[in-house]
Amino acid sequence: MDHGQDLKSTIKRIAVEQFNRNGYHGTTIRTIAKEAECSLPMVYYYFSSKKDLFHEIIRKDYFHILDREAQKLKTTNILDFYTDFIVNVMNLDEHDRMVYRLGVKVYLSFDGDEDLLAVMEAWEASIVPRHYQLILPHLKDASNPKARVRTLMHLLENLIERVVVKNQTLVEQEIREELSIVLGL
Amino acid sequence: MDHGQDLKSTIKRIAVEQFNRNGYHGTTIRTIAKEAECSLPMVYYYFSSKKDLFHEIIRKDYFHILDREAQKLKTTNILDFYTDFIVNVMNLDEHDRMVYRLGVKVYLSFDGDEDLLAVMEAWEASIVPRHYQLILPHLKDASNPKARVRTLMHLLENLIERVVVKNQTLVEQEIREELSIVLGL
DNA sequence: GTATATATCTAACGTACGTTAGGTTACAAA
DNA sequence: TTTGTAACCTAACGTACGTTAGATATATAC
Repeated sequence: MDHGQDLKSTIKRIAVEQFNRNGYHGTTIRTIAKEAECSLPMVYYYFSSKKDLFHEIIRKDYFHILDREAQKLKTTNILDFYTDFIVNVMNLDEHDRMVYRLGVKVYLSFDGDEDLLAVMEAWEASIVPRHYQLILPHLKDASNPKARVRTLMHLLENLIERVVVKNQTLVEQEIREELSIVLGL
Repeated sequence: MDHGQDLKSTIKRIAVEQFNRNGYHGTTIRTIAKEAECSLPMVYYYFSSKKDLFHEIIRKDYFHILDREAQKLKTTNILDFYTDFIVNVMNLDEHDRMVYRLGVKVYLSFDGDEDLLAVMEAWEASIVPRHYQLILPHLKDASNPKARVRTLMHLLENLIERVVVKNQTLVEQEIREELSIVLGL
């Protein structure tokens, strides 16, 4: 009971860093243990396998971030809503951005397995109709509203990727301009 | 001299498939050799190392596809120009799409090393001003033309990713709609 | 017919991997 | 004071990795 859960979260924190830097196959239990300053079997004391460690990061931490960020937002103005979303993601601390990046990597099937991908695609399938419901009412007088929603989702995906994957810093005003163009506001 | 360069390109073809499916670290010389139906050292006969094999795929084949696709396009109409670009990428054969996907993976720093990434960023830095030169003259009467170019590049990046990374089939008319919204045409 | 070069192989090197067996502390409960 | 258990360790297992040494076959050149 020296450290207890302390060490578990240290291990996970280091694992996130290494999975990010070197990918799943490029990361080894040994280097995780070394950087976490514990012995190798301690990783197995807290996680049943390497795969389990990776899965816990995605299934728990990644989706926790998604849920948390979704609940932060107020639906007053549609343009503010999506601008805030991107800005909030940009303001995540470094660790959460790394978890997010790992999630995107799995989403693009660049890492992880079919199980994790299936979870993500189910999540996406549940969220897409919500975007339509949310946006369409605001687009009554714009042309081709469905294509605008589609374009918006594509743009958002790219902006998220720039922020969490390529670590770019975007300017709020520029984000707002781009969303505004797509929404036709 | 049984097969000669034949085997070299077979090895590279198989390598592209496996690097795509399992990533750089998840791919082994042994499984490449097995699937190429040759012995393990034959891979080293044609490529000096695993890293060299990966580098040749990106530096030669990926950039060859980029150049080829760029030269295919006619600059008559700006909307056709970018629509054709996406449609052409969608119509690449499976192997070329896999090479493209590998390139995107490197571009997102999900695989490869700093050397390869530097080459890509140099390429991107050279291409971005060309987009501005190409598009801006067509946007004289649209509002906020610079933001439109930026948005267009973000949208294009996402569409490319959907096609080559997520293997989605997009409908030409829908692509055109999205580009048209962003360009304000 | 011998020499040369290309294309292929079997076998092994040293290293590192994921994982586990089995032991040692330290502290709390009985 | 013994017992139990949570938190940690060293050491090793079997496997697989990237890479290389060294031999063989085949075909062309002289």
